Amino acid sequence: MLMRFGLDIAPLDLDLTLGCGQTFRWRPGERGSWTGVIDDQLVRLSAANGRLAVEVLPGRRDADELVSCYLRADDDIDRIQAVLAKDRVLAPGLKRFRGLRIVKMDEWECLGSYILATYANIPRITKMIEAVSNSFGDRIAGGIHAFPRPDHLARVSASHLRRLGLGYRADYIREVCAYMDEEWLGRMRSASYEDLRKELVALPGVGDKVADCVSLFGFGRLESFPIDVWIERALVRLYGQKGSYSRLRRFAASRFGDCAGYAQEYIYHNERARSGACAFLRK
DNA sequence: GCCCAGGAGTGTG
DNA sequence: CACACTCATGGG
Repeated sequence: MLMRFGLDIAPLDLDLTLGCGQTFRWRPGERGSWTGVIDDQLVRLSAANGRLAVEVLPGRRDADELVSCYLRADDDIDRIQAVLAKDRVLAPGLKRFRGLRIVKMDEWECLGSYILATYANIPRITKMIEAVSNSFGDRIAGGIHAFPRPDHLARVSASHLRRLGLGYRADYIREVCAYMDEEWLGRMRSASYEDLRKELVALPGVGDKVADCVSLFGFGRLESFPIDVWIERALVRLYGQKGSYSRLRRFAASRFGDCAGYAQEYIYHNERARSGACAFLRK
């Protein structure tokens, strides 16, 4: 049963939020709409006279909360922007990113997705996630499938996963699948950011960067600051900062505090826009 | 063909 | 701590 409803989530820019690399399952449609998967639901989002128009299939009782939570409707964007406006480097470009929301993905889907994301570009990551979902995820509607559950994926052979184009990531994700369970996930949800991070880094195929992405987009820790090649370049260019991951991480923590996650996204999108890496930012 | 990618693991100095 | 090397492969 298709559900339709409206939400008041402002400010919100769907292109910035869904289009360039936080999450990999959204596709742009007509008139600025986006279609994607949240957990076990197919969702279409579009802006309609000041509100967010939502369509959900197959639809479930708490669909409105599902979408609100995913887009972090409760984040105080004004406060975050005010905090980051004190940074002389970030201040001039801040308003442009007001509608960018950090998403809150399912924890396992985020972890699995970012293990696949290592040393690949966004088009390829999108393709890998599509392939494992279509092959091993529960069917939602039409040809759309949820991200596969870990217990299911753990039973798939490594060679099968390699055939889907995962390369060396196939072994990592299988090992992590076998380790996943609700007890661990529950413990991590209530852990401190530093403890969560340590546990994540201990997983095979998870290093500093993936652990920070999963902390941020999966477990909702806004103090997390993932450093990939784009951020590394930007920190040199904007702040003259370079060095090891842990050194750059400390710099970000002291400079951006509990808004580090949003600062990271602003810097990431700005850096990619400069080089024309993301079509939605070129306008 | 070339270069790069939301890197991680391992070994060495 | 810093490097150096390997891993596997598609996209631009």
